[in-house]
Amino acid sequence: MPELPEVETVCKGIEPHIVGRTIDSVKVLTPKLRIPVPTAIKKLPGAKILSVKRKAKYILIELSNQETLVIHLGMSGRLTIGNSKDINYYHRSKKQHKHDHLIITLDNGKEIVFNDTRKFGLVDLIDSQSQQNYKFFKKLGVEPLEKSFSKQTLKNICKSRSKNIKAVIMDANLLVGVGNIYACEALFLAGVDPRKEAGKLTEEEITKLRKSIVQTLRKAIKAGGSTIQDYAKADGNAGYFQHQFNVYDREGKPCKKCQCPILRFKDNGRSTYYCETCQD
DNA sequence: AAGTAGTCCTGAGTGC
DNA sequence: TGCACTCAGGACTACT
Repeated sequence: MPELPEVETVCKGIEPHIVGRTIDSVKVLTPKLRIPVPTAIKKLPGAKILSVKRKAKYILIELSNQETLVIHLGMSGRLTIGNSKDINYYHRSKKQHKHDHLIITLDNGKEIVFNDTRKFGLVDLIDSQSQQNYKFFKKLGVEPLEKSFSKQTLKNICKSRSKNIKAVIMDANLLVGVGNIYACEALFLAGVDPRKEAGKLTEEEITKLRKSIVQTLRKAIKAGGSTIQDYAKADGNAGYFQHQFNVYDREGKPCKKCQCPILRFKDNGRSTYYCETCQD
């Protein structure tokens, strides 16, 4: 389940393989994902890849034809680089190929493969110049890894909000990139109760939480992105951060700080894991 | 404006 | 072994 660190890792992972290359062919295997894959995508052969960037959890592949390919991995999406000369890649099992939705072949024979079991992902093509006006970018909140994510910014986000703090930091219209896993982890690290009303956080809690969000995300990026089961690094190898969670998916297991059992409750259909003793 | 519920999808896990 | 059911989850839309 890709969150910001995973998306960042994918971008960094594919960048050296694709920047500077020219698109040879585009194969759309599944025309209907979260939104229909634009038909104009078939006109991309001949375009050169200029850069790979991340915006929130979106992957932006900027092309020489003034267009940008936008990819969101949704819940279960992967973006892998396959090499037509690599026997192991071509001998992937049928099961592994089953949810390939888009294959972009480059002039060096490498393939960018978008695979997404649950089809929550998105592939779109937008005008590079008017990116800011793209419907999915208009309402995006603050980037947690940019300087603009100051203590004051988080304070403003929380100010007079009655929703619980976890729901607030997970709201992409307020703060981007923090999904369920890292929200749980960051709140644990900050010692803040996930159920607490956002508007009632103290100065100290805001300070700690801002720091722990940044720390949690940076640590995960450094580790190459975390994984439960859906995520694989851009080169197709499984990620390796999954066993380092303090609270996520650890219901009933002892808290790593105080040994009390980790608790779980459901909030808006999302599981929230926390330690009652360490987070109050 | 802010908050909440429903929706999309498929594989894994669980209970009988 | 197999069937039926529940769950996971980002982020949208539609509703209160």
